Amino acid sequence: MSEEKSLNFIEEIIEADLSSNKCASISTRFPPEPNGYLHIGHSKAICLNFGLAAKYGGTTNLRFDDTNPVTEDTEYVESIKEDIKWLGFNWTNELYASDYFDKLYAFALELIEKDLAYVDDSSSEEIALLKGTPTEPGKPSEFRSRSIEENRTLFTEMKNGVYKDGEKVLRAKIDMAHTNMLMRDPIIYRIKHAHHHRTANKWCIYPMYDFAHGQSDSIENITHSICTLEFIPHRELYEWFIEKLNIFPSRQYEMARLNMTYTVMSKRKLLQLVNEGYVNGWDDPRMPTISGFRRKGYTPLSIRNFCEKIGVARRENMIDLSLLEFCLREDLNVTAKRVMAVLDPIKLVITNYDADKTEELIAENGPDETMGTRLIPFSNTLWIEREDFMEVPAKKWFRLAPGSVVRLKNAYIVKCESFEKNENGDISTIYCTYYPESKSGNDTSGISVKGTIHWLSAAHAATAEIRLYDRLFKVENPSAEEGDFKSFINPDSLTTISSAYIEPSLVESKLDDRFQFIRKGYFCLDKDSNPEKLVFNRTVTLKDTWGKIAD
RNA sequence: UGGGUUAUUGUGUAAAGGUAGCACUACAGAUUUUGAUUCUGUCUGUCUUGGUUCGAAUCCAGGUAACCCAACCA
Repeated sequence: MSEEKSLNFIEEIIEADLSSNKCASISTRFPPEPNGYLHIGHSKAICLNFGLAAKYGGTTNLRFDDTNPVTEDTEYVESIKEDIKWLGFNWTNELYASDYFDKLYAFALELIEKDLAYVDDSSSEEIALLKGTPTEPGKPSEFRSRSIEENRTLFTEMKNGVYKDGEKVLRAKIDMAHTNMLMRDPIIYRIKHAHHHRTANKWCIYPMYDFAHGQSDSIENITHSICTLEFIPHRELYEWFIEKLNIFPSRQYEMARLNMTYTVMSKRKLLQLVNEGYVNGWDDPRMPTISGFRRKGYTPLSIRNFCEKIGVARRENMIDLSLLEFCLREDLNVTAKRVMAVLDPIKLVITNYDADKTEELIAENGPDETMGTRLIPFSNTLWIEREDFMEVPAKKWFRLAPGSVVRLKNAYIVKCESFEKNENGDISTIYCTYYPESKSGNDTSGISVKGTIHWLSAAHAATAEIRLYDRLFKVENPSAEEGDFKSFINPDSLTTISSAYIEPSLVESKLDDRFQFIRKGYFCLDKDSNPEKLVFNRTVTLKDTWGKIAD
């Protein structure tokens, strides 16, 4: 039974265009500005653009929208390329809006010759003033009626560096009374004596977004140019330039951007978090950046599945973080190697197990048998999780308590006989007896237990630093709250355990390995690790039904 | 108070005039050597008021609400 999956509105447009022969094949593009790191919102656009081309047999260009030299940098270009590749996509061409500066300059000249552009000497304040407001029409600048010759001369001089920043701009001549503010003679070129990351000092005039984006799409024969809702008003201008320049008719389609609970998505806010030290860089595992998710241990597949599940539509949305986490666990559950680690240790001594004895016990690496098994050392002195013992057991408690029995995962069933407290009243040691015939794999004891807990042999365990991450913000939508969004940062977004116990096999971990620390969550090695000190990041917790009951 | 866009369960997203479906979340139960996974089940929805129609989430008219637009940013 193959169930017909419904199309999103862009797929419907594409299928209509293809079947009506409006276009023979499709071309999309992903057009980031290299002024910051990519975040999970960008991955929606990436998956959509690349996914559409893959589905319909088209091409996808990676085009850097680098028309503003003062904010852009090659550091960002490199990170963006790395992130897209990591997500699993390959672009057809790597291009830059700056590749088209000569063509765009010629386009501007063409508009001047058609008397559709003019040089304005007004200051930005004067231009803003004459622009009017959404409810009042604008008024023409005194420079609007300059002759074509004069405009040509002045624009050439602008390009040749005769004028200082802000002294002159080139504007399209459209309609100062238009209801769309963007059509009120928009600025299309401005003077910036700035170093550009690719063209260096060749240019001192740079095209604005509106004069670069549509024409770049057109130059590349992009058929479906997908952007977010806030660009709806730009579409009219986008089409105006294409029409007046009589170039390939790319078409713009808008979709809602991704918003997610418990985080912020604007580059401005993310930059603040980095610059003001609320996080440790763009790839801090608490950041919603692709590099942050990668470092935290997310898999490319989980993010692609997430982008598939959230859909594409034109209404504002706020996606539950739990959907992303569901996609993550869904992937990790079948791929992560199962190992044991004790984050908050308490000593357990098995009084009837020979103190000099060590056994190698068999443990499965994962739920799938093809993942194989490994041997783990067992002895009479173990570390177990402090939270797995209760002096006075709660209702429905089926872990360790005085007189109760539990199974040690992959080992024996033990019975708690007694315990000791230290001078602070904290439990320091638990004493148990074990049932030799209850050995994992060939249990003939006939004892049934409700609880199974993880453990580590104290003599054999290695140590590591473990970083536990929680949501970055305390509130679902920090941007919508009154006041500074930074005041809603979760103070417990990072908990560092400087010395936790891990099973010996983990000392050989590699950066790409994914683990489930049994009963504790999914973890991965952090790049801060070195031969002296291993560092693990918690990628995501396991679902915790007991935690809810206990509350 | 100009223009544009949108409104389906707690959250997403389908239904192209004909059974309001799917996923996440939440809750309940079964299985479990991870209180995980897996399996089974349950709950809640068409912004509003009218109209057209045998029949409206869908078409029409009027409200309402949210978001976007007045950078030499993208």
